Amino acid sequence: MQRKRLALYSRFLMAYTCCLTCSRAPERVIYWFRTDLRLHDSPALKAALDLKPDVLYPIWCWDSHYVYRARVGNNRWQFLLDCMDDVSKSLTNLNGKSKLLVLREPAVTLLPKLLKAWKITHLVFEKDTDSYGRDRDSEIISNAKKAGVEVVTKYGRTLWDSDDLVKANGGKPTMSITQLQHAGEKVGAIPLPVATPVTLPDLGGLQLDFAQNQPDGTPDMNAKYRDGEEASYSAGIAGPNNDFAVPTLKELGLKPATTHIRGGENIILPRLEQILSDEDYTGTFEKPKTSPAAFEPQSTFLTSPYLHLGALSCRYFYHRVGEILEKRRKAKQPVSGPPVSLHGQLLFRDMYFAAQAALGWSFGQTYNNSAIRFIPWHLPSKVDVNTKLITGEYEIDDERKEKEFQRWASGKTGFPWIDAIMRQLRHEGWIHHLARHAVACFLTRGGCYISWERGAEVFEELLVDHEAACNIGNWQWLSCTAFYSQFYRCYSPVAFGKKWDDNGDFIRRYVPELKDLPKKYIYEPHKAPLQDQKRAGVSITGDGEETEMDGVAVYPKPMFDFNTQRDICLQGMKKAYQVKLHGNSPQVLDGTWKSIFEDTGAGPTEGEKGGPGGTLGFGKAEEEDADEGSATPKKTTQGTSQPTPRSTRGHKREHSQGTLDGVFTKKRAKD
DNA sequence: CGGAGAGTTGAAACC
DNA sequence: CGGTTTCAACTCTCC
Repeated sequence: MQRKRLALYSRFLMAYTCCLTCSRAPERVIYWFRTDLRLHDSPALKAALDLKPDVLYPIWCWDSHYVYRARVGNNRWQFLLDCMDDVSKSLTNLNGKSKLLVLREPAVTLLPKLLKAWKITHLVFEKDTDSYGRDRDSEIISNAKKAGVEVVTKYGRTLWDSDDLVKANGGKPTMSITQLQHAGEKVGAIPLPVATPVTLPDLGGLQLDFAQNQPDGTPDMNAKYRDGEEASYSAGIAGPNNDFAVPTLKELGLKPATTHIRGGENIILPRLEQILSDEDYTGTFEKPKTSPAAFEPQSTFLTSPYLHLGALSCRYFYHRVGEILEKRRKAKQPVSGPPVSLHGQLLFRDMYFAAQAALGWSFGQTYNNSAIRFIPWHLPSKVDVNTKLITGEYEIDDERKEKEFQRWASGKTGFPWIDAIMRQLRHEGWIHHLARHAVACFLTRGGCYISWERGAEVFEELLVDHEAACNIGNWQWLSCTAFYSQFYRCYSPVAFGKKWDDNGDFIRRYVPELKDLPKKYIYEPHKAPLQDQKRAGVSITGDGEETEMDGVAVYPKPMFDFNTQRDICLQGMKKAYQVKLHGNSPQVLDGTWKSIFEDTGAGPTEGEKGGPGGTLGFGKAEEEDADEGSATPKKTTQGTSQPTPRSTRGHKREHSQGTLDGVFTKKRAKD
C-alpha cells in the first residue's frame, strides 16, 4: 500500500516536472525498429516523436526466426548488423544518452514483459504487410492493448500502403504494372517525405526484472555459415556486456562476410546524392539498357538492400528522382518513364508488395495460390495438405535434376555466363537484375525445368537485398507462372551475355579458371581445342566435382545440351499453358493433375512416376496413418526418402515471407 | 556503267 | 526486359 502510494506520488511528480505546461501523464514510448532502419523520412518514427515522449526507447527485438530458421547467408547478416549499428550511432548523435537497444529475445515473448517492466504507455512501429509480419504484429498489438498500452503504427515501407492498393484494385492482387498504377491513382498522391528528427528524448531506466525466453535453436538453417557456436542468446537479454549492443557476426558464430557491400543509412544517403547529381543518368535511366555484366562499378544504383531494410526510404528516393524529372521536363530535356525508369522500378516493388498483401502466405508457393499458373516443375515443394502450406522440403522426382540444381546453385553448370552470375551472387550477395533474369530463366522454364521455388530459396539465402515479396514475385515472373507469360522469350546462356560483354570480362572476373581463355571460347569453353585449354591453364572436363586435376584447374563441361533442353522446356510450357491449371485448381489441390500430363508428352514432368508435385500427405498416406519417419506417400518413388541437403526435415518453412523478427509459426492458410 | 555476287541490315515470323 | 532463321532490301566490290 505504502509502495503504491509512493508510485502514484512519483508518477504525479514526474508528470508535474516533465511537463509543466500541461497536466498530461508522462509518455513512455517504445519505438520498435524493424525493416525501417533509418531516421530520414520515417512516418512511424515521426509519430513516436510527435507523442512528445518523456522517455523514448528505440529497440530491436532479436529474433530466433531470423537467427535460425530463415535462410540468411553471412553477407546479409553483415548488412543487417551494419544497418543496426548505423541507426544506433545516429540515435546517439541526436542524444548522447540514447542508442538502439538490442534485446536478445523475440518480440512476441519479449514485448509483453518489456511493456510492463518499463511502464510503457505507447508502442510505435512501422506497419508490415508481409504475411509473417501480419501474424506477428496482430498478436503483439492485441497483447499490448490488453496491457493498456496504446499501439501506433504508420506505413512507410512502400510508395503506397499495400492494403490500400489492394482495396483500390478490387481486393485482388495487383498482377500487372498497369493495375498497380491505376490502383495507385485511386489511392492518391505518394506521401511526401517527413522531416528527419533533430532531437531525441532520453532513455528511461533499463531494468530487466524478468526472465529471458531463450528460443529453440533447432533446426538451424544457417548452420553452414557458422564456424563457431551461435551465442547471441546465451549472454542474456542485454548481451555479453550488458549494454544492449548490436551483436557481432562472431557472436553468431558466423564466418566473416565476403561481400564489399556494407549497410547503413549513412552509407546510402551520400552515395545516392552522388548518383542523383548525374542528372542525365538519373533522368534517362532505363533498366533494360543497363548492363548485367558490369562490375566495379555496377551499372545500376544498388539501392535494393537499403530499401529492403529501410536504410533508404523508397518515397524519399521516388520524390528526389521526381524533382530531377520535373526539372528536365521544364528544360525540355529527355526523360525516361515507367516501367523502365527509376520510378518504374519502385512501382514494380509496390506491385509485388501489394500482390503479397492480397494473397498472404499462398503468394510464396504454387500450391493453393490462386494467382499462379500450375506447371509440373521438377523438384516441387512438398505440401502439407491440411494446412495447404509448403513444408520446407521438396520432392526429388529425378536425381539428375537434383544434381543440376546443385550445380546451378554452386556455379558449376558448365555454362560460364550462368556460373559467373551465381558465383557473384554467392560472393557479393548482389547481382544485376538482368543477371537474375538469366539464371532464373535457366533454372526454370528455359533450361532445367526446376521449380521456381527452389531458385527463390537460394536467392533468399544469398541476396543481401532479399525482400520476400520482390524475390517471390520476380521468380514467378521469370518462370512465367505469374505476372508474365511470354515463355518463348528465352535467355540463351551464351548469346545474352555476349550481347553485353563480348570479351567475357565478367566471366574472367568471377570464373577465374577461365580467365586466360581466348575470347572465342569464353562463353563455350568446351568448344576450345585441347591446345587452347592447355595454353589457358584450364581443363574443360567432368561434372563439377573436381576443381583441379594434376595441378591444372578444371572447369566442367556443360551439364546438358542447352538447345535440346530449351526445346523440352518450350514443349512443357506450351502443354502447361494449354492445360491451364492454377495453383488453387482442384486437380492441383488433390494431386489428380498428374493424370493430365503424360509421362512423355508433357515434356520434362515425370508424370505418374514422379513426385506428386507438392502433395505430401496426399491420398493414402493420410488414411494409412503413415509412420512418422517417412510421411511420403508410397506412390512417390526414387529419392524421396532421403533428406535433401537444402531442406530441413519435419519442420515448416517459416522463413519465406518472414521479416526480421518474431517467433511465429505459420498459421493455417485461409481458404 | 551495269550487273553479278558477296556481304550487311533490319523487319518479321517462329519457337 | 530473347534467340534464331529467313528474306527482302540494300551496299559494296569487282570485272
